[in-house]
Amino acid sequence: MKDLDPTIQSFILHFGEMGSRWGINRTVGQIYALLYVSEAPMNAEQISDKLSLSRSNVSMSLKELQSWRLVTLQHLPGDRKDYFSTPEDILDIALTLLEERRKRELDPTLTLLRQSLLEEPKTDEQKHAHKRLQDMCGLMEQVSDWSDDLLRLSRSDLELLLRFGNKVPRLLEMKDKLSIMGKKKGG
Amino acid sequence: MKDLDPTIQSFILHFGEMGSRWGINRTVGQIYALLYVSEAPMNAEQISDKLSLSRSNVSMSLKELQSWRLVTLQHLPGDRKDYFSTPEDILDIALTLLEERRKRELDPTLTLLRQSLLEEPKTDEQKHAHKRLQDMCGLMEQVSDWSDDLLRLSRSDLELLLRFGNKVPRLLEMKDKLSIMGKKKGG
DNA sequence: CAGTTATTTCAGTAATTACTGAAATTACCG
DNA sequence: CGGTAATTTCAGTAATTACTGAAATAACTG
Repeated sequence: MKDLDPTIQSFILHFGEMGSRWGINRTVGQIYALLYVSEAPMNAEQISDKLSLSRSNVSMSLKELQSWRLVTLQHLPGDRKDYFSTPEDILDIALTLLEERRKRELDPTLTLLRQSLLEEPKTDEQKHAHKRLQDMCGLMEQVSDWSDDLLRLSRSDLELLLRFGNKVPRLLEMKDKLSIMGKKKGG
Repeated sequence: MKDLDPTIQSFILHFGEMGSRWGINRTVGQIYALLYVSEAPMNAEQISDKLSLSRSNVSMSLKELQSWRLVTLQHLPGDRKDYFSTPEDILDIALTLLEERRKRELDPTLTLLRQSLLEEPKTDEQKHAHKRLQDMCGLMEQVSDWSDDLLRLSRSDLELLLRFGNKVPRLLEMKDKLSIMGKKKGG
């Protein structure tokens, strides 16, 4: 890891270590962190140089980051190399992460649950399991719908919602008094 | 995997496969799935028998699930073995998951970011990185605060909030008209 | 279209993580 | 206490995942 400011270096190392908890590997995490703090876009050679990784490893990791839509590719005038950077806006990044994680961590299970629930439970064991799967499916659908809504929100609404924080419960209290929304289930 | 209903079996296998995406391993995922659909609590021997896992592997995996607070230990009258089950309420489970994931996936990074931000940026490179870390830290704090609030919500408010789903944006629109909350930043 | 530069693929290897059986420990019981 | 039943630990091994260098492919250039 060459010529890196100590603070930046520890940030990169941290992302590498956290990678496994976030479902990416060390290299992918480090590359992301490097691109995230870098002012200018970087090409694969620069990355493999800075982080002392093989060129091929960098290539594969960048592919992985692209599959997460966490980095963008661009070209610099008069240069044939691919240059990579991360989106500017941290909210964009967070939403992308939300969407991708839902796609990878929630959707496959939701699909399986829906399919399993088509089976008619016969024995007591099956009936109990069926109920449990229903519970899980119901909650996952609500979470999934919620994240859909979040992803559709305008930038300003999103910022508002985030800033609200702990005031959301109070908003809920208002609901009764105002009955702006009907009594139907959301979804 | 003995004597298991095909639907239950595919649910268990699915959880095993998803495990790696969720930050747990196959065995841990399978054990959780088995306990989740089982009506009665199970002891380690029963689990290792059902899933064809070594007794020691089951022991370690149950420890892992306990560290996530996703299973509860209990004793049956006249039986010295430990029996395990999952909480009944799927919302409880989801909140536990939220809390534990925040603890493991967010908190360590937040700590590092806060510490890094104490450093005074000197060079241009440092200044840019500093700003990026600030952005990330700010968003993570908001997300962290949000999840705090969620965890503190009463059961009924939580159910309401979940059911709301896509109506949250509409709630936000109300805000201006009603100006119940002041103009200060939340947090 | 031959030469050059950049990227990707992939087989082999390194590193890490998961799993097992045996031994140690703990907890209970008379 | 000594004996038994249960759980945990841990060293060794298996399985998986990550990484590398070499070769293949693709993309441009004159």
